[in-house]
Amino acid sequence: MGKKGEDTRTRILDTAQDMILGNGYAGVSIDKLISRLGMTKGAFFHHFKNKSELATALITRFSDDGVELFKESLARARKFSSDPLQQLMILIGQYEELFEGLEEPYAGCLLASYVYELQQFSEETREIINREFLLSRKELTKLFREIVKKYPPRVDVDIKSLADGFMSLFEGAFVLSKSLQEADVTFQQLQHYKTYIRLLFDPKLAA
Amino acid sequence: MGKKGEDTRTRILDTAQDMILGNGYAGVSIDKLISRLGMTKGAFFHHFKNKSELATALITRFSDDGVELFKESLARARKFSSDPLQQLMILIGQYEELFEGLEEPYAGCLLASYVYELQQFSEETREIINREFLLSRKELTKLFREIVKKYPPRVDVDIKSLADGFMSLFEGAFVLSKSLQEADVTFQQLQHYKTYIRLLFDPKLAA
DNA sequence: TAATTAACATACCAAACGGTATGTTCGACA
DNA sequence: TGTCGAACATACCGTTTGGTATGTTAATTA
Repeated sequence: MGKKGEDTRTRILDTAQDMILGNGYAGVSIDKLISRLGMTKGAFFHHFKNKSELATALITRFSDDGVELFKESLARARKFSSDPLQQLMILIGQYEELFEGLEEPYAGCLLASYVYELQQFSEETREIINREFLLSRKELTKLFREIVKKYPPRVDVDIKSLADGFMSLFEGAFVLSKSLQEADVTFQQLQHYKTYIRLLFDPKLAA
Repeated sequence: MGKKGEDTRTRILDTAQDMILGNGYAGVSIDKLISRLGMTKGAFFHHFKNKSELATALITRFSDDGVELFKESLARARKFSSDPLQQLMILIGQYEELFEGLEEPYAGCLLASYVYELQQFSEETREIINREFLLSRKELTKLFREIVKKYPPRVDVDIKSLADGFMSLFEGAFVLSKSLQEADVTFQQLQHYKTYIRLLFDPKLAA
C-alpha cells in the first residue's frame, strides 16, 4: 500500500472513531461516514472489505495505542526512580499531563463504547478490549506488590482491585465528562487516585 | 390504560433496556425487539408512537429510578445516624449490598450507554442523564462539607470532585465488569472508595 | 514507455429499517 | 346485550442499510 492509500485509511479510521464515540458503532452507517469524509463507497470498500473489518481495525488500533502508552509510561517511571511508590506517582503523573488543562471533554474511550455494544462483536473483539485492562491490572498489581513490601499500608487493601481502579477511573470519568460537558473530570479523579495511594502507603503523611 | 396494557409497556421497556445495554440504542431495531418479545409491530406502535419515544421513556425511567434510589438511601443514612461521616458510610454500604455477591456482571448503566450515543439524542435527553449525576454531586458535596467541618481531612481535597468520584466509580466499574465478565468489580471499587474516605477523614485511623 | 496495479468513482441490489393504514379481538360498562 | 375503545395483528410503504459489480484514473515499475 502506497503512502496515499495509507493516509486515506488513517483518515477513515480517525473520522470513524470520532463519529462512533458520539453515535455508537451501529449508529454510524457507511453512507454517513463516507459523506463526512467526502468520499465514495468504492473508496471505502477498497480499504476495508466490510464494516466489521473497520470495527476490528479501529479497536485494535485504539487498544494497541493504549497498551503502548501504558508500557512507555511505566518504563519511563521505572527509569526515573528506583522506588516503587515514586514510580507509581510518576506513572500517574504522566497521565495527569495528558488530561490537565483540556479545553473540551475527552472524546471518550472506544473500548467503553464497544463494551456497551459487545453483543454486536465477536468474542475476539472482547479479548482485544481486555488486553489493556488486563495489562494494567497485571503491571500495576506487580508494582503494588513492591510498594506494599516496602511501605506497609495503613489499611488492608486488595491490590488487584486497587490496580483495576486505575482503568476504571478513566472509564468512569469519561462518561461523566462527556455527559456533563466538563473537561476537568478526568484530571480531578486522577488526583484523587494519587491521594488515595499516598494515604495508603506514603509514610511522610503521618497523622 | 388498563393493567394489561401497562404490563406490556413495562415488558417492552425491560426487554428494550436489556437489549440496548448489549447492542446500543441504534443497534436495537424495532423488528429485533418485537421478535424477541414475540409481539407484532402494531402492538409496539400502539404503546410508543415512535422509536425515539421509547428512548425517552427508557432513559427517564432509568434516571428516575437512580435518583429515587439515591434519595432513599441518603434519607435512610441520615435517619440511622446523626454523624455525617457515619451517614456517608451507611449510604455507601447500601450500594455495597446491591452489588455484593452478584453471580453475573451487572448489565450496565443505561446512562453510560446513551452517553456514548449522545449525538443521536436531543439535548433534553442529556439533561435527563445529568439529573442523577448532578443530584449526587450536590447532595454528596453537601455531606462532605459537613464531614470536613467535623473531621479535618488529613490531606486537602476538592470535595466536589470527591463527590463525583461516587458516580464515576459505578460507570467505570460497569465497563470493566462487563468486558472482563467479572461480577465483583463494582463491589470492590466501592470498598476502595470507602477506604479512601476513611483514610481522609476517620480520626480512628491514626498512623 | 507499456503494463500493471493501487486508488478511487458510479451504479446498482436485496435486505433491513422505521413507520403507517387498516384491520381484528376482546373485555369493560352503560 | 350492544357498543366502544384499548390492545393488539397483518400487510404494506419509502428510505436507508451494507455490500457488489464494473468501471476510470493515476502512479509505479518492469
